[in-house]
Amino acid sequence: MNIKDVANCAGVSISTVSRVINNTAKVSEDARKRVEAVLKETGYRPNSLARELQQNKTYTIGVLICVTELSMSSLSQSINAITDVLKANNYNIMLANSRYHADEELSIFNTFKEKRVDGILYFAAGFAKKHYAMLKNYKIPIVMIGQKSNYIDMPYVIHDDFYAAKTATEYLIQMGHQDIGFIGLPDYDEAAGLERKKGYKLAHEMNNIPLNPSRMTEGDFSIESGYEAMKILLKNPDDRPTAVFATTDFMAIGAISCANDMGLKVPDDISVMGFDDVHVAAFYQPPLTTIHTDTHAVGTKAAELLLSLMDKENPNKITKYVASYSLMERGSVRPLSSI
Amino acid sequence: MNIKDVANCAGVSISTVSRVINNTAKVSEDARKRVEAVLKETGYRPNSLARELQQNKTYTIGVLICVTELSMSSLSQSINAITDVLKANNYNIMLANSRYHADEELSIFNTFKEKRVDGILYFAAGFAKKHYAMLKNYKIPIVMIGQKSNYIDMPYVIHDDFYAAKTATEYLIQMGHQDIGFIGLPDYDEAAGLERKKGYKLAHEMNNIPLNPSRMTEGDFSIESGYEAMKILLKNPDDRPTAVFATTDFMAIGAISCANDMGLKVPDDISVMGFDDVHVAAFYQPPLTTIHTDTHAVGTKAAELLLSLMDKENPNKITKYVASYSLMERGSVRPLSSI
DNA sequence: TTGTAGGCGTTATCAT
DNA sequence: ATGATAACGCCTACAA
Repeated sequence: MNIKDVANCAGVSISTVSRVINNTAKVSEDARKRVEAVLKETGYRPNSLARELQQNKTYTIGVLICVTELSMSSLSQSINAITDVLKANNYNIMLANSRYHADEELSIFNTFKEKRVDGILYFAAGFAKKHYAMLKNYKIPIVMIGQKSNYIDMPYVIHDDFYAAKTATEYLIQMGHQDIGFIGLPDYDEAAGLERKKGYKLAHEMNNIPLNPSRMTEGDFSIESGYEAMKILLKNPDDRPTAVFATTDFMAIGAISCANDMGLKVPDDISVMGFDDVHVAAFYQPPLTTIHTDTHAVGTKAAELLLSLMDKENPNKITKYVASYSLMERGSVRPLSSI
Repeated sequence: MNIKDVANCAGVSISTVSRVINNTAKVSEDARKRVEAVLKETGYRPNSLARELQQNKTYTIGVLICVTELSMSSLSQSINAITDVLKANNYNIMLANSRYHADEELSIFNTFKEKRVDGILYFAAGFAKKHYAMLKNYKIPIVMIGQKSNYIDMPYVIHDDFYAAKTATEYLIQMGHQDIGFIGLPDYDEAAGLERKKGYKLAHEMNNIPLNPSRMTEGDFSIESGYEAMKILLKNPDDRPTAVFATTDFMAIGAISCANDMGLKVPDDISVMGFDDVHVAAFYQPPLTTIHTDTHAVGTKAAELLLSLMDKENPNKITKYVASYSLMERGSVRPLSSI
């Protein structure tokens, strides 16, 4: 069933059918009625491929994420926001997940190019030279989310992971903690891994607290990994940190769970600070003290930014946006009484 | 930049270029080299739209979800599994969210048709007559996930929400509870809403426990809604249930949080049972006793089923799959000592 | 107001 | 082994 069939059934030319469908020109009442009748009866839907091919516009946005477990990340909220903005502007979403594999990512960028998506929302994590070679001549508008690139100037929407992590660490210091364990993420995740680690380090430096490498552990976003990292930090009963900064709430939850299993109460025996402010954070026992990041705003801004980038009529474009964050004081951190 | 340009640059015909790209026929060593050089140099990527138009096949699967908040649902894991299976088979994903609006859903089905997706994964929730009218002549293969339809025979992959909820309720009864509060979901969500409620009711009936309407409340998936529902159930200090069955873990978490705020310990003062076994469940305080559903398997099965449905060579098709579930005894339910 | 015909970028079918 | 050419289904001048 194509436009030609519809035209035949209605006894008009394909142009007339097209005009009825797209309201692109005057059509006589009589012809319009006949066409609409056929349309209704047959349930005909125009073939987007043909239309998009001829108009060179797909009304599709590629969304590239790179996570191992969607439910373990705070992406869901951003994606939710994105679907809203794009839907409101009649765009569709093509979703792809690279799972942290750089090669996979490049292949996805190729697919997006072949599919002729109109724009790309790129939840980056680890922007390598490989990417640079591929993307420097990439014609499709891209907005990076969650990370900026040192190799290439590209519009982005990010959290201030560095300062937020510094703020979190300084908060612990202000609360009297000098021996602060760290549960980080691999460096190949530049934002959540590298930047937050840097923030932790700088806070120490600026407060003249020497960094203790044995206090720095690493997880992989999962609750379990937070649990295991905490195990290491608590291994020696005579030499334990008084506080722990876990760079994601889920790892913080794992850490607290581990502390409990080892007979330690949070925050009485040890303080734990998270990062993200996921939904459960406020309802955990104890309620998690954490950094609240505005993931919803990030999704919304990124989608809006991309849309404006794609709009050739509009030359004034904001191309960088850093989302706000705030520290949520709840129940998992307590001041260290200086004895 | 199109295939013609490449042909010109390489000094061959477009047919030859096509043959090189698709490895579809013999090409002389000489010509192949020249074409490949141009391909590499220009970074040319064939236009999928043109190819798909001509082959009438898009290698794209539409995934339709209907949630208000992606992060509050257990969908993420299924989607993760789906992306894996489809990626392994070279399919792309077009993601759309109806947010429980039936009209929106119909519009999405139309979009999928226009976009000529090869198949659809449909996370249904509330299949209405409207849908029936639209889908009975819908030519694209669809697999429903999480719900089956009473109106139309359609392949599906589901959890056994009814029996699982019955099992959960009966477990509470076996533990000596006779007064069991209920935090459900709206009936328009047939699986998570209606079916789980039915299971709760049947368990009562079969154990000759009268149903108390004032014990039945309703949430909306969110933690907050679980908290509010629990508030109602605990309103009267002289008339409280001894256990509560919350039909999602997140609502259970909200409920426990509320109990804590009202000075009640779980499970000592009141037992709480969840449903889903989300990641945090095992690490909550207390660890949640809940129904574990195999969301990953559901995603995998659904994708595989759809793929086999789309394969016209293969006539033997399984079209229904009910995923396994299990009861996870953890720490939020305790036996009621019969005094 | 309506219809004809060319073109969007491919692949596939023919000849050569 | 290679190249011309007709589809695929639509939109859009242009002509009538």
